[in-house]
Amino acid sequence: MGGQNFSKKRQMILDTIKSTNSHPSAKWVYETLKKEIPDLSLGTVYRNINLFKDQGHIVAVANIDGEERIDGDTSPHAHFVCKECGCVYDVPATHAPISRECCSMDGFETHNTVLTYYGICGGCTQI
Amino acid sequence: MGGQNFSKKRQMILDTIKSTNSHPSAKWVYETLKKEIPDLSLGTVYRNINLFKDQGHIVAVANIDGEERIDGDTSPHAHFVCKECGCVYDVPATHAPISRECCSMDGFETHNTVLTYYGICGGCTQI
DNA sequence: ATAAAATCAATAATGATTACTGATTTAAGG
DNA sequence: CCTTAAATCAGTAATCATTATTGATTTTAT
Repeated sequence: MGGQNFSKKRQMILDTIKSTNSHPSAKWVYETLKKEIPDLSLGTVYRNINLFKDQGHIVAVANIDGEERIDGDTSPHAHFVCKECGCVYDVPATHAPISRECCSMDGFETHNTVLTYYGICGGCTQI
Repeated sequence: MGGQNFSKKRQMILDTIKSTNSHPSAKWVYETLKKEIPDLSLGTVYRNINLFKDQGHIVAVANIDGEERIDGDTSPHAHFVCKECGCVYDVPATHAPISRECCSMDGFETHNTVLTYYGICGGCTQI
C-alpha cells in the first residue's frame, strides 16, 4: 500500500534523498548508502536519480563545480548556494517568494521556476 | 582607449560572447571563432571564459545537458530554458522582476540572484 | 632591439555521467 | 513452493566537458 512497486535498492535510494536537506550529489548518495548496501553501484544511483527526476519525485536544483545537486523536496522554495563551501541551503518561500507568473511570451509553457541566490553563507563569512 | 589591455584573441573571444544573445557554450564560442581564427584552441576559450567570469564581464546562466551556458549581458534579467530544444531565452525584467531582497538568514551575503524558468518554448510547442 | 611577462596551441589528465553486458533479483502464474 | 520472463543490478568501459601542463609564441615595457 501507499507507493509504487520499487525494488528494495531503488526505494532506499529515494528514501536517502528524501531524508536529507543537504541537496546531495549522486556521489554523496552513493557513498552514504554504500555503508548500508556494500554492493551498491554508482551507476545504479545515477540511473535511479534520472528515473526519479523523470517521475517528478525529485528535482535538480544546482550544479556546483560540475556536480549536479538534487532535492527530494519538490515544494516551491528558493535556494542559496555558497560560492565558498559549495553548500546549498533552502530558502523558505516566506523569505524569497517565487513569482508564479512567467514571461508573457507567446506560446511559452513554464513547467517550473528556479530561484537561486549565490553568495557567501553564514559559516563562511565568519572566517 | 576605453578598455583593458586585452590581447587580440582575448578581445575577440569577449566580443563574440557579447555580440550574441544565444547564451552560448564554450564550444559554440570556439566553433564560431575558429572560422576567423583557425589556430584558436578550445582550452584558450575555456581559460578566457573563466577569466571573464572572475572579472565580472560575463555570467554563467545555466547548465544544459552538462554544458555551461554563459551570458555577456550582466544586467539583471531572468532566463527561460526550453527542455525540448535546449535554447536559453532572455526574459526582460519587466516580465519577470527579480526580487532584490534575499533570504533574511543571519550572516548570509548575496552576490547575485538567478531566476530561471524551465518549460517548452514557442517554437517547440507547435510541433 | 630585447628581455620579462603574458598568452597561447596542443595535448594529456581529470572527473562526472552514461552505455553496455552478463548476472541477479523480482513478479506473476501454475 | 517452482518456473519463467521481465526488471534491475554490479562492474566496467566509454564519453564528454572541463582543467592542467608545457614548451612555444606574442605582447609589453624598456
